[in-house]
Amino acid sequence: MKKIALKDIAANFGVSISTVSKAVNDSHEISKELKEKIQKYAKEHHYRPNHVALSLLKKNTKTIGVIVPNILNYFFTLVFYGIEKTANSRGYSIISCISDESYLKELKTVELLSTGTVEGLILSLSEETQAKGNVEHLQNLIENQIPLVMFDRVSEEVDCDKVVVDDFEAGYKTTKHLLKTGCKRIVIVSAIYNSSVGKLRVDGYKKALKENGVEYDERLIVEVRKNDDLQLLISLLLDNKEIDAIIALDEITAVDTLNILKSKDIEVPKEISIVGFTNGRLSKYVSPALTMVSQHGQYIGEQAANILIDRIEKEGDMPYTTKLVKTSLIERDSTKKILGNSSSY
Amino acid sequence: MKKIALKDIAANFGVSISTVSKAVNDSHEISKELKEKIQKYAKEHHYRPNHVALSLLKKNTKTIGVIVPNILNYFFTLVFYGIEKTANSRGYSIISCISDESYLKELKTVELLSTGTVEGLILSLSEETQAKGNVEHLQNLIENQIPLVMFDRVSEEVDCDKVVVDDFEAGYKTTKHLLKTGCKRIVIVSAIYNSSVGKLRVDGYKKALKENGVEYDERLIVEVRKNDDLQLLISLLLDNKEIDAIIALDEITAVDTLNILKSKDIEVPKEISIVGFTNGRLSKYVSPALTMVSQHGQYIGEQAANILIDRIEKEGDMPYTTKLVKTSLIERDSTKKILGNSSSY
DNA sequence: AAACTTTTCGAAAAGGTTTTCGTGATTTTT
DNA sequence: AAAAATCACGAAAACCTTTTCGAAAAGTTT
Repeated sequence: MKKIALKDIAANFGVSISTVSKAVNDSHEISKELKEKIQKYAKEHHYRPNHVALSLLKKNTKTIGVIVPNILNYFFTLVFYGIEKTANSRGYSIISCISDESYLKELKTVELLSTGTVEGLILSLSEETQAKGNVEHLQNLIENQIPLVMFDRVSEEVDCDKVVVDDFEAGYKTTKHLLKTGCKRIVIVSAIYNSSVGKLRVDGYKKALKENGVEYDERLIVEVRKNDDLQLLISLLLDNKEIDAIIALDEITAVDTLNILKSKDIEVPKEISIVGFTNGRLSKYVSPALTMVSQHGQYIGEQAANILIDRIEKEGDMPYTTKLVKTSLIERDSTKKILGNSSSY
Repeated sequence: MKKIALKDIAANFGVSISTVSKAVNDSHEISKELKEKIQKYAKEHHYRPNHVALSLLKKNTKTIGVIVPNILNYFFTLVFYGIEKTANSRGYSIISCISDESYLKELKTVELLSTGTVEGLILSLSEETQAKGNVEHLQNLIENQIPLVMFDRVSEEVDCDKVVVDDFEAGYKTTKHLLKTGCKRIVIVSAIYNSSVGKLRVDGYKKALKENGVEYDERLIVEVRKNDDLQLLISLLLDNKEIDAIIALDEITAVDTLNILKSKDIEVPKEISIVGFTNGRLSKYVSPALTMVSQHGQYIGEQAANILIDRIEKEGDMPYTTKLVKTSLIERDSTKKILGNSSSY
């Protein structure tokens, strides 16, 4: 039983295609008897209108594209989940691509999808794209009137809707919290030295230091590259700088750091506090459980999908918006408690 | 600058659509001068052939559908990653859906995609579908000649290609390993009481016990339901049954179990060994690091994608195959070492 | 100069669907 | 009985593209 089309049903009953189309759509224009015959036949043969033909006709595919740099990163998984959930509830399918942090794959995918396949695109920049700063492919998208929502790793140079974590505030808030618990020499360990995200967090960090009269020391910002030995970097750090807190800009680095400190018999948080970014699956289960900054990935995905679909469906052009999503500090056992009044901030 | 079609270019130059089509495709049928003019104009206006129209014409969408029950589960994320990677390298896009363990969503998605959108489908059954045992929607797929590859959570009643973990062997191998390290009273903690997967692992477990002359005790198989208190279950277990090993059928349960034992000051693995299924991101980072069964999720995804695309592209019908993927036991510190000769098995 | 070949382009079909409009045929109204 | 309205269906366009075939024009060979 091959896939069946209106044509086939029409041939079977010796009627026209239009008649069959109307019959299966239960139009009043077709007589009751004929409709029933055709509908019965259609059901028996599992007739379903061809989606591609419909897309071409209606000029909408009810599909949106999603490009994430790395699905194995829990944050992106969460965002993806959020996107899928709300897109689906609003009647859209999603066609998804993993750029794998590669500029070329991102480019190819954008080009592929911008040919009528999807009605809009949700994207977070690949690492390589961020490093290169080449966003022409996205600007073309805008020129071609294809709605685009960027999230998390966004570019100033692309004029579109954006959903970003308030990383500046997160850096500020986290640092302030550590200062309040009595820490003064706070290290930032970053594996995302290229990203806007990383820079914002450091800026927030600086602001908090300044506000509290702590001098900024460049040497406390350490950048971990792909094949660097974290163990070595941390050892060097511990040697002379008398640090009392470490902020890790991703979860794995946070956990690795914790394990390195433990292996050196450094007590956490008594001697050194640790805060990590991205509240993933690890932090809760290590001991001591890590205090983390949650970025609300699923919520970000939901927002991005809603904004995109709104733009797809609304007539006329609304101004582009940038949605700042605040982070939450999830206190666990790798940081000291704030004494006295528990003022919220 | 709206999206531009061949028609628009044709109108601009006062030539026919066919001519423009040939020109942009660099056909020898068109004179050099005209081709250059048209190509220049096309490039300037970012012309790209409409993918939907092409799909309709060529009767192929170069798209496959992927339905996973739960993307937040690391195993499925890995499979998904594997699928995306190989599908992409073979020129296919993937349209992905998360059934969220719901029968209805799985059904709706299958129906939606089986209307010409995708050329084939890769699917792992939702929990609810497995519990209900209702796989009619998948049988319809086969009837309609739409290639289907099921993985991990498969159904006997659906005649299609399959890629499954050798869960029987995994249960057998794991149990045998524990027995060799001297354990005798081995508990299985399962949160997937409905799945074929869970049953197979228990069967393998039984076989290993039998082979080694250890009596099977039904009370050592504990099923954890959604709102059950694992802490309580484990406490009850510890009370009278003198257990010396626990096999947890998912990673979270393994880590939770570890933490519960630690909170009771039970030494792992000295007093009780732990082995978990699914080698995810947690196991490596807890202490002691957990011995886990790796299912090679990415590999499974790659296999599934290759099998599907092979079937899509090959003419004629090949017989359906079921690919059994063996697991690997990744020994860490939550199990005792085997003394003497390190025989592989 | 006639016959043939090559060049250059257009018409039309095909893919599947919906929808508008038209046309007979039947039924209802005057 | 004539006029009007309703009914039941078909033809054709539209969505966009590629490709086959046909044809006119230009060029080349005898």
